[in-house]
Amino acid sequence: MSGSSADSDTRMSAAQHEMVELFMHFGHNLGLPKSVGAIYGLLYATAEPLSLDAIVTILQISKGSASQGLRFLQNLNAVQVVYLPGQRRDHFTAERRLRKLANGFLRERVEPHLEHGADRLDRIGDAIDPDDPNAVHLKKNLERLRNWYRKSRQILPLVRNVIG
Amino acid sequence: MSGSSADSDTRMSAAQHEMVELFMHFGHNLGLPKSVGAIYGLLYATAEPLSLDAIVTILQISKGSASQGLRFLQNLNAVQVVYLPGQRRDHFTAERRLRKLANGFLRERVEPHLEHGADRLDRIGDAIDPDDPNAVHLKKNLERLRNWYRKSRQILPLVRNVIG
DNA sequence: CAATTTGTTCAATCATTTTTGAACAAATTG
DNA sequence: CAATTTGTTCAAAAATGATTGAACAAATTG
Repeated sequence: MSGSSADSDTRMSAAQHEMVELFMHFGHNLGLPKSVGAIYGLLYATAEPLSLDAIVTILQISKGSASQGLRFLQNLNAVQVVYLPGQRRDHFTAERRLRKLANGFLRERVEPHLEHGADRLDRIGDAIDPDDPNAVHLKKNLERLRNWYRKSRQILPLVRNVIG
Repeated sequence: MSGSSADSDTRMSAAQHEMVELFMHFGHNLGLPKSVGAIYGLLYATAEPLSLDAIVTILQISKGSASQGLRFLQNLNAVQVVYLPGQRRDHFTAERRLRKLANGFLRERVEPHLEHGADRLDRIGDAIDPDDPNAVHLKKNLERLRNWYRKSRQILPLVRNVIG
């Protein structure tokens, strides 16, 4: 009813397939589930927004996976909902601007860990027993770690600058 | 025979324990197995080089895990072997210079994926069917992806510069 | 060179994470 | 408002990835 050629709604072209695999592998690198990479890859390689149902059919994954994966991608600002007039279903499209994508990723997946790490460093400091013969060594290397955190924080704006 | 206090060979101090956990979590972020983070954390928090056997005893992990984890860390240049005179066993010590660590990580875990990704992009280009109505869209976005790769390559030297 | 120590390998096991799918709730339609 | 469509949730199943430990090889010792 909606597609132009017979099965443009149910099958990927070879190039789309390659894109799906590219993003699956890339996502896997970053510790994301395969389904998330696949969904993003498909949307990236498709001009028109796709419904959840189309994604399920084309990628042959379960509705549950698709639903969770899409939510995840929306939280990252990697996918947007497009409301098509007269269409009941939500449709989804990939955010293709690297700046937006990287920002989402840094905000959701990198910064929280940096925060958390800084807290942990404080906890280590508190846990050093002054009587421990190792105390001097521990203090010195804790300082060194704080330095690492300082540097990783410096890198963030730099990255934003290059990709902006 | 070698330790000074009763069980300095078999137990961690509270601070050491916190360090182990810090690196376990951090490593997990980067997609490394827990055991790898734990080993590095222990070595980081310990002034003297430790033998494989000491690591097994203190962390309570299997010899196999320790052996594999140490090899992995050596490949990353995150751990070095120290040959102690008169000691038969290998002893291991943590590389604590961020520059060396980050270089190892970039070289072993980041750059190969970038290479591989570039190859994939070429494959996608080859897979685009000129008759596909989507071809224009695919070509445009493939170009965009090449741009991403270009930018991520720019980031590497920048990172090296900040941490150097 | 036999006995012992040390470290590696890898198949089997265990733990964690992801995916599935059926039950459900919410929204929409006629 | 009953029927249908759409999307979410979550317990169970499947898949993936890490760890174990026993068998092995290499090196060292007396």
